[in-house]
Amino acid sequence: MGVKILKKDFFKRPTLIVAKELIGKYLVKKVDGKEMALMITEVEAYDGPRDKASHASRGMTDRNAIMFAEGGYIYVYLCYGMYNMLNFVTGEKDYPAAILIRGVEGFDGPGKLTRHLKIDRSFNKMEICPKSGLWVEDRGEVIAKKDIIRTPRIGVDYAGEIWKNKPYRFVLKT
DNA sequence: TAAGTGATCTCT
DNA sequence: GAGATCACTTAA
Repeated sequence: MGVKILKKDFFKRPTLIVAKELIGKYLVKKVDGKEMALMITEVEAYDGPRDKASHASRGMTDRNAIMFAEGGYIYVYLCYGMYNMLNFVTGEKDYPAAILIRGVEGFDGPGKLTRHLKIDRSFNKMEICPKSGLWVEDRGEVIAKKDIIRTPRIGVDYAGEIWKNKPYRFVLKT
Protein backbone atom coordinates (compact mmCIF):
# COMPACT_ATOMS: atom_id res chain seq x y z
CA MET A 1 0.00 0.00 0.00
CA GLY A 2 1.55 3.22 1.11
CA VAL A 3 5.24 3.87 0.99
CA LYS A 4 6.87 3.29 4.34
CA ILE A 5 10.25 4.73 5.24
CA LEU A 6 12.26 2.22 7.25
CA LYS A 7 13.30 3.55 10.64
CA LYS A 8 15.85 2.60 13.23
CA ASP A 9 13.59 -0.11 14.65
CA PHE A 10 13.91 -2.03 11.40
CA PHE A 11 17.70 -2.00 11.52
CA LYS A 12 18.12 -2.67 15.21
CA ARG A 13 16.92 -6.25 14.84
CA PRO A 14 19.21 -9.29 14.28
CA THR A 15 21.42 -8.80 11.25
CA LEU A 16 20.44 -11.88 9.27
CA ILE A 17 16.75 -11.05 9.58
CA VAL A 18 17.31 -7.48 8.46
CA ALA A 19 19.44 -8.69 5.56
CA LYS A 20 16.79 -11.07 4.33
CA GLU A 21 14.05 -8.47 4.64
CA LEU A 22 16.06 -5.81 2.79
CA ILE A 23 15.62 -7.84 -0.37
CA GLY A 24 12.77 -6.26 -2.31
CA LYS A 25 12.94 -2.98 -0.40
CA TYR A 26 13.88 0.23 -2.21
CA LEU A 27 17.14 2.07 -1.80
CA VAL A 28 16.38 5.75 -2.30
CA LYS A 29 19.12 8.26 -3.04
CA LYS A 30 18.85 11.93 -3.71
CA VAL A 31 21.03 12.81 -6.71
CA ASP A 32 21.08 16.40 -7.87
CA GLY A 33 17.79 17.09 -6.13
CA LYS A 34 16.14 14.13 -7.82
CA GLU A 35 15.16 10.95 -6.03
CA MET A 36 16.33 7.66 -7.43
CA ALA A 37 14.62 4.57 -6.05
CA LEU A 38 16.00 1.15 -6.90
CA MET A 39 14.97 -2.23 -5.58
CA ILE A 40 17.60 -3.98 -3.48
CA THR A 41 18.46 -7.33 -5.02
CA GLU A 42 21.63 -8.50 -3.30
CA VAL A 43 23.04 -8.07 0.22
CA GLU A 44 25.59 -9.66 2.52
CA ALA A 45 25.54 -9.81 6.33
CA TYR A 46 28.57 -9.17 8.52
CA ASP A 47 27.48 -10.18 11.95
CA GLY A 48 29.22 -9.79 15.27
CA PRO A 49 32.77 -9.58 16.65
CA ARG A 50 33.56 -13.23 15.87
CA ASP A 51 32.82 -12.99 12.16
CA LYS A 52 36.31 -13.25 10.67
CA ALA A 53 35.13 -11.74 7.41
CA SER A 54 33.92 -8.60 9.17
CA HIS A 55 36.01 -5.49 9.62
CA ALA A 56 35.02 -5.66 13.29
CA SER A 57 36.64 -9.06 13.92
CA ARG A 58 39.86 -7.43 15.08
CA GLY A 59 38.26 -4.91 17.38
CA MET A 60 37.22 -1.33 16.95
CA THR A 61 39.31 0.99 14.79
CA ASP A 62 38.82 4.49 13.47
CA ARG A 63 37.35 3.09 10.29
CA ASN A 64 34.88 0.55 11.62
CA ALA A 65 33.75 2.40 14.76
CA ILE A 66 30.34 3.08 13.25
CA MET A 67 29.69 -0.67 13.07
CA PHE A 68 29.56 -0.68 16.87
CA ALA A 69 26.76 1.88 16.92
CA GLU A 70 23.09 0.91 17.06
CA GLY A 71 21.33 0.02 13.82
CA GLY A 72 20.20 2.68 11.40
CA TYR A 73 23.52 4.24 10.42
CA ILE A 74 25.41 4.27 7.12
CA TYR A 75 28.90 2.80 6.86
CA VAL A 76 30.83 3.66 3.69
CA TYR A 77 34.47 2.83 3.08
CA LEU A 78 36.87 2.73 0.17
CA CYS A 79 38.12 -0.60 -1.13
CA TYR A 80 40.91 -1.33 -3.61
CA GLY A 81 41.57 2.36 -3.93
CA MET A 82 38.56 3.10 -6.11
CA TYR A 83 35.33 1.56 -4.94
CA ASN A 84 33.08 2.88 -2.20
CA MET A 85 31.20 0.14 -0.35
CA LEU A 86 27.76 0.91 1.06
CA ASN A 87 26.74 -0.78 4.31
CA PHE A 88 23.86 -0.38 6.76
CA VAL A 89 24.68 -0.78 10.43
CA THR A 90 22.39 -3.21 12.28
CA GLY A 91 21.83 -4.59 15.76
CA GLU A 92 22.12 -2.98 19.16
CA LYS A 93 24.75 -0.52 20.35
CA ASP A 94 28.19 -2.11 21.02
CA TYR A 95 27.34 -5.10 18.84
CA PRO A 96 29.36 -4.70 15.61
CA ALA A 97 27.27 -5.70 12.62
CA ALA A 98 26.44 -4.34 9.19
CA ILE A 99 24.92 -5.32 5.88
CA LEU A 100 26.77 -4.73 2.62
CA ILE A 101 24.50 -3.66 -0.20
CA ARG A 102 25.96 -5.61 -3.11
CA GLY A 103 23.38 -4.86 -5.75
CA VAL A 104 20.16 -3.10 -6.73
CA GLU A 105 18.05 -3.43 -9.85
CA GLY A 106 20.06 -2.14 -12.77
CA PHE A 107 23.37 -1.92 -10.90
CA ASP A 108 24.82 -5.30 -10.10
CA GLY A 109 27.86 -4.97 -7.84
CA PRO A 110 28.72 -2.99 -4.72
CA GLY A 111 31.26 -0.75 -6.45
CA LYS A 112 29.01 -0.04 -9.42
CA LEU A 113 25.98 0.93 -7.41
CA THR A 114 27.84 3.44 -5.28
CA ARG A 115 29.48 4.91 -8.35
CA HIS A 116 26.19 5.43 -10.16
CA LEU A 117 24.33 6.75 -7.14
CA LYS A 118 27.23 9.02 -6.22
CA ILE A 119 27.63 7.52 -2.79
CA ASP A 120 31.00 8.26 -1.24
CA ARG A 121 32.65 8.38 2.15
CA SER A 122 30.95 11.64 3.03
CA PHE A 123 27.90 9.49 3.86
CA ASN A 124 29.84 7.51 6.45
CA LYS A 125 28.30 7.70 9.93
CA MET A 126 25.14 9.42 8.68
CA GLU A 127 21.70 8.20 9.67
CA ILE A 128 19.62 6.26 7.19
CA CYS A 129 16.91 8.88 6.65
CA PRO A 130 15.69 11.38 4.05
CA LYS A 131 17.58 14.17 5.78
CA SER A 132 20.85 12.42 4.91
CA GLY A 133 19.75 12.01 1.28
CA LEU A 134 19.94 8.22 1.47
CA TRP A 135 17.25 5.97 2.91
CA VAL A 136 15.23 2.80 2.42
CA GLU A 137 11.53 2.44 1.64
CA ASP A 138 9.08 -0.42 1.86
CA ARG A 139 6.86 -0.03 -1.18
CA GLY A 140 4.70 -3.00 -0.40
CA GLU A 141 6.46 -5.44 -2.72
CA VAL A 142 6.16 -8.96 -1.41
CA ILE A 143 9.04 -11.28 -2.19
CA ALA A 144 8.29 -14.99 -2.00
CA LYS A 145 10.67 -16.95 0.20
CA LYS A 146 11.56 -19.22 -2.68
CA ASP A 147 12.74 -16.25 -4.72
CA ILE A 148 15.47 -15.42 -2.22
CA ILE A 149 18.65 -17.42 -2.70
CA ARG A 150 21.21 -17.83 0.11
CA THR A 151 24.87 -18.36 -0.76
CA PRO A 152 28.28 -17.91 0.88
CA ARG A 153 29.69 -14.41 0.74
CA ILE A 154 31.90 -13.10 -2.05
CA GLY A 155 35.56 -12.12 -1.79
CA VAL A 156 36.13 -13.32 1.77
CA ASP A 157 38.41 -16.33 1.21
CA TYR A 158 40.81 -14.95 3.80
CA ALA A 159 38.23 -15.46 6.57
CA GLY A 160 38.93 -19.18 7.05
CA GLU A 161 36.86 -22.25 6.27
CA ILE A 162 34.14 -21.63 8.84
CA TRP A 163 33.36 -18.01 8.13
CA LYS A 164 33.89 -17.90 4.40
CA ASN A 165 31.31 -20.66 3.97
CA LYS A 166 28.56 -19.07 6.07
CA PRO A 167 25.49 -18.53 3.88
CA TYR A 168 25.23 -14.85 4.74
CA ARG A 169 24.54 -13.60 1.21
CA PHE A 170 20.97 -13.06 0.05
CA VAL A 171 20.14 -12.68 -3.63
CA LEU A 172 16.82 -12.07 -5.35
CA LYS A 173 16.17 -14.69 -8.00
CA THR A 174 15.47 -13.02 -11.34
C1' DT B 1 43.54 -13.67 -15.32
C1' DA B 2 45.94 -9.63 -13.93
C1' DA B 3 46.45 -5.15 -12.68
C1' DG B 4 44.94 -0.61 -11.11
C1' DT B 5 44.36 2.21 -6.86
C1' DG B 6 44.68 4.45 -2.23
C1' DA B 7 43.00 4.28 2.65
C1' DT B 8 43.91 1.64 6.49
C1' DC B 9 46.09 -1.71 9.48
C1' DT B 10 50.22 -3.79 11.44
C1' DC B 11 54.38 -3.91 12.22
C1' DT B 12 59.17 -1.25 13.03
C1' DG C 1 57.22 5.82 8.58
C1' DA C 2 57.21 1.50 5.56
C1' DG C 3 55.00 -2.48 3.74
C1' DA C 4 50.99 -5.59 3.18
C1' DT C 5 46.37 -5.97 2.57
C1' DC C 6 41.74 -5.35 0.83
C1' DA C 7 33.69 -6.96 1.60
C1' DC C 8 36.11 -4.88 -6.50
C1' DT C 9 35.90 -3.93 -11.52
C1' DT C 10 37.35 -3.91 -16.05
C1' DA C 11 39.65 -5.18 -20.04
C1' DA C 12 41.94 -8.85 -22.23
